[in-house]
Amino acid sequence: MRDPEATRETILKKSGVLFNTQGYKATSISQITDATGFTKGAIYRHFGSKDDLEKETLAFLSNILFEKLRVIIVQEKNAVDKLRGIFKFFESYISNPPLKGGCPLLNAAIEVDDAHPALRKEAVKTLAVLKKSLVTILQNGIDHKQLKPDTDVAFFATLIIAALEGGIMMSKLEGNNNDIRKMIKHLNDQLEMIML
Amino acid sequence: MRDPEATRETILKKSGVLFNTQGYKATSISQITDATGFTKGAIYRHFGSKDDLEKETLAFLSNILFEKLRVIIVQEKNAVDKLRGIFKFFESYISNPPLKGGCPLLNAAIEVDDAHPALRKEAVKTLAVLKKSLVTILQNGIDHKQLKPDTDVAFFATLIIAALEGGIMMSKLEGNNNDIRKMIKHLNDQLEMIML
DNA sequence: TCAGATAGATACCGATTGGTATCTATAGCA
DNA sequence: TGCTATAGATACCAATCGGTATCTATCTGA
Repeated sequence: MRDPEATRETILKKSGVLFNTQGYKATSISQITDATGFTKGAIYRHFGSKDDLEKETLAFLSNILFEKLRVIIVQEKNAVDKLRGIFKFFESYISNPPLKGGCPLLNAAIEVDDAHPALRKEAVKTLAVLKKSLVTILQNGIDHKQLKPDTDVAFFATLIIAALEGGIMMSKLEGNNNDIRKMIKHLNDQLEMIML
Repeated sequence: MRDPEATRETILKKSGVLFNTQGYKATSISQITDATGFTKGAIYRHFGSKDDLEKETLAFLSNILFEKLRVIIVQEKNAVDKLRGIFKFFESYISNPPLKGGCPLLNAAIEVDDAHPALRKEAVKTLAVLKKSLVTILQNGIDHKQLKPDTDVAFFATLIIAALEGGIMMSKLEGNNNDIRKMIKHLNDQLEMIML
């Protein structure tokens, strides 16, 4: 009944919840052993160090979200609907969180400083991937005559991320959906303005 | 040469840097004793517990920023210039941070969960004060015929905070001013649109 | 079937955690 | 000047930290 692959995934899943809710440095290995039912021996067999586990967990969490986003992006036909779908997805962040603890990118970005180079690098990478995905969708929208050709795609991608992350922060702190909803409405309004 | 008031302030100042850069839970009392030169005895004389110190430090940091904002708000004559001044102030957050470690509200908001009720309450309070200040400026702008009377002040206040905090998060992670600048430009553009 | 490899448990390490009891030295007041 | 209150230092506490060495049990391939 031993399944190392499943063990690894269990550790990543449970660590994901703990790191994403309590913070990376504030979560101890013992909490992870309690949550998983595995011992330190098991954890340190699969991961070289706590830093290593933190980094891999962030990648794991990011991947979950990117997968969910990918489903939305693929199922919507045009750039405008893809973007609207992405906006809508983020509304669930408070009422029905896809991940406990909110956005892993936001959480990691705030926690990392110069003392956490590995985690920082992973967070920078995640942000870059997210930005690039949005830029690609926007550029496709321009290429397919759905969006105005003079649209500043880099700016719009930044606006989307900043508005959503800022909205998530506020809504999560206040414990209601009001602020994230306002930001999603704003993004939809801004999208209207660059539509052809 | 004993000055308990100064000791208290030294502890708050040094704790402020450590909490705001490394996080609250990730900062130990020993780091604070090292940074201040005082011993645990001194710290626990002035603060009941680490939780208490965390809460008081967040209030201390927020106060520093509100003081700086107040200067800007007072010296500018009308609502539009007050808002422009506030936007500009936030650009310094990355290149010349008024506080090491970025925005204390953002940092605390991300770190708190149900396990940190005291710190959470203080963060909620800070966000409420910030929101109210912006709403007041916007409403004054309407009353003095500088802003359109149908302006949604609550929405605009939320937009300002979310855009700035989101921009700070991105710029701090990427290590440059590009994203926060984009958000400030967006806010100035949006401000143009509600001006009379 | 059995040997080697590996997954995971156990037991331990020194260092550090938040916190406290106690002691000393200084400050302000009579 | 001397008494008292208090600021701050010292020394300690049990618990926990991240990490590792070792051992056992299970799995896999010959």
